Amino acid sequence: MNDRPLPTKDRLILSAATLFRTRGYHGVGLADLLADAKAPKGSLYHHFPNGKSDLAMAAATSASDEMLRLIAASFDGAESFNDGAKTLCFKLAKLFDITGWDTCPIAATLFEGPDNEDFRDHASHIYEGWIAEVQDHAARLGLSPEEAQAKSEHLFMLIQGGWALARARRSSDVIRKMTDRL
Amino acid sequence: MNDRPLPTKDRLILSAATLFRTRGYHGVGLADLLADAKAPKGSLYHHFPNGKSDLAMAAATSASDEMLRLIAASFDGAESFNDGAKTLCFKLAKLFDITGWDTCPIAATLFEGPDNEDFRDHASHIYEGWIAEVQDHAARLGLSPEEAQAKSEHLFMLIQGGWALARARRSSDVIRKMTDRL
DNA sequence: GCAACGCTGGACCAATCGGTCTAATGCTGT
DNA sequence: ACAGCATTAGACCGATTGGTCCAGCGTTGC
Repeated sequence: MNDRPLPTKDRLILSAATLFRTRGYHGVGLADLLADAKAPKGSLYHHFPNGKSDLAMAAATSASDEMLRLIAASFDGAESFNDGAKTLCFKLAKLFDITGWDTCPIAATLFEGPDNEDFRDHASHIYEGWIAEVQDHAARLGLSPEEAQAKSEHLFMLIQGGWALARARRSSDVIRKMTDRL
Repeated sequence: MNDRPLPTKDRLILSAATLFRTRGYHGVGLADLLADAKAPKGSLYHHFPNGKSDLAMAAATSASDEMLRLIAASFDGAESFNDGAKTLCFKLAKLFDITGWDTCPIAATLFEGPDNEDFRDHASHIYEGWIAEVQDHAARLGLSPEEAQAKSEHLFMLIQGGWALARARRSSDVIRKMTDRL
């Protein structure tokens, strides 16, 4: 599935991010993972000594970074909070159409994983990172600290829930229509 | 875990609903399931000829029914849409505290399951059922059809997303605070 | 040229997976 | 009491799971 030139470690992370996102942590076996990344088992345990769980952590981080880039790209040229929020929603709707009806990568990878403390902490940390990123932009665009926090959390919840509904409907319309209610 | 007097079939559904909700479809093995329900394997395949997947469907339906009852109970005595929505949020926050940081039972059971068409359809059907139930109450409370639909979808997304954030934070506060923004 | 080392390839493992099958055990109506 | 059917109990199965281990490959520095 992925380009051969990429280093093995990156191929593993990329495959893991994709597969976990679509089928959840427990839904993906090492066999699927290694076939998709075109890597042998030895490489996995060389780069990720703790195997599947280490890889899941890395995949979640990678997915989170992509999300942070998307947030930055949406708010950087924005003239108001609502402006940036709308752009973000449209970008996410497009992403939804491309990747196709997957879950939130963090939830699929970390929440469905072993009910490990590390997993939950990492997921929490990533979510707070997204909210903090939006919050910073909100503050920069003139909102009071309280307003900034409330609005970023609100946006997070709407997107998270909208994504779930969009998945059930196999249509990104709700994510786009969401912008009317901001 | 469950009361012995309950018939085996019901015990199976109850255990399945609980376990799938907390650890996801693939995260639960038949062994865990049968141990929790105190039922032998033969009973499972007698009541649910297709095994795990049949049971997951039934568990999702059961969880959905509970949700529908919760919605009805919240809106029945409500004097306005926002009134009912607030009550629902408070009830859900309490439920969240009791059950403790689980995912949406439908998502955990059906979305993480085999990427079967039946599973996705059932999940979609259940979600639309929740929205339709809220929508009916909204219409009854005087909202126009368009407003009723928009507001019920909006509420669904907020709750779904709020639940996810609450889970990451291990705190139902966001669900309660959500009511300020309706 | 050669030693050292990062990395790969895959054979192998015990444990667990979901599922099948059959014998025994209720419980029912007659 | 007996027949007939619904349910239970669990031994058993092949496939797959995540994980270990080591021999060999290829590149690098000397």
